[in-house]
Amino acid sequence: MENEFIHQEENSEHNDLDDETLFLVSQTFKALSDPTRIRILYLLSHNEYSVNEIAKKLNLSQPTVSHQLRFLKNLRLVKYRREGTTLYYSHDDDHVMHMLHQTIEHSKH
Amino acid sequence: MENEFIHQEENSEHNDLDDETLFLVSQTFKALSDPTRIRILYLLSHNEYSVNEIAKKLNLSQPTVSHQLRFLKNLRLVKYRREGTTLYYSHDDDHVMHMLHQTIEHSKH
DNA sequence: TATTTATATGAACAAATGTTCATATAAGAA
DNA sequence: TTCTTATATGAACATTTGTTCATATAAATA
Repeated sequence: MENEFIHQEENSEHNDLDDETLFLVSQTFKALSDPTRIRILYLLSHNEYSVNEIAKKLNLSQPTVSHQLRFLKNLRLVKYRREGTTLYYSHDDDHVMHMLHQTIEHSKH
Repeated sequence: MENEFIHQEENSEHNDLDDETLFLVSQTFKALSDPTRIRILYLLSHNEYSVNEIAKKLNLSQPTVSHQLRFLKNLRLVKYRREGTTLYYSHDDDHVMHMLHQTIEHSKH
């Protein structure tokens, strides 16, 4: 009979991920898994826009855009600059934006 | 007063995505947004494994693995070959696997 | 055919998610 | 200060999601 007390780690190779990496990776892809967030990021890939501009361009309500921008901001995928009362958002993660564009191109074929 | 009947498309540049592309892109990233699916894909990036092998290696129930494999199979991210009653699953989308590895490396720093 | 092994399936449930609505905050203008 | 404009916030709600449990299917073998 085999030793039933062998821990998984002792027995296995490098084929599982640690919790922290797993969380970060899943969060990153989760940001890109929602159509609204994809549209916002794609819009911001071309230019910076205020919250209201984003809402109008994409036919979304202001609170929806604001909520999603907060989500993206928490993951540092977007940033903003203030001009009076207006906040201009822009993208802030080249790696993620590159993956987004890659996948869009990939999906069109 | 401005013409209120101008359609959005006529007025806008190439800054929004069509529904089909949007759906495909979001589905692709959704596949990579769940820790369980990430672990399965990462495991399969090293080798092919049967359903039960995956369940044991990752400490998951057999139905959980089966459900998630069906999800990944529908998106053509994995494939399988049969050997008797055993199904050996392997990855089937180099672009997605490359993004996964990229993001894992990116997250470790 | 009956049994065993491997996998798939579907209902049920809890948890997470995304939008809406109402309202709060913040900054500039009157 | 009051009003207006731009944005953020939070509760409520419906929908989606992932797991579990029980069971079905499928192939091999006795």
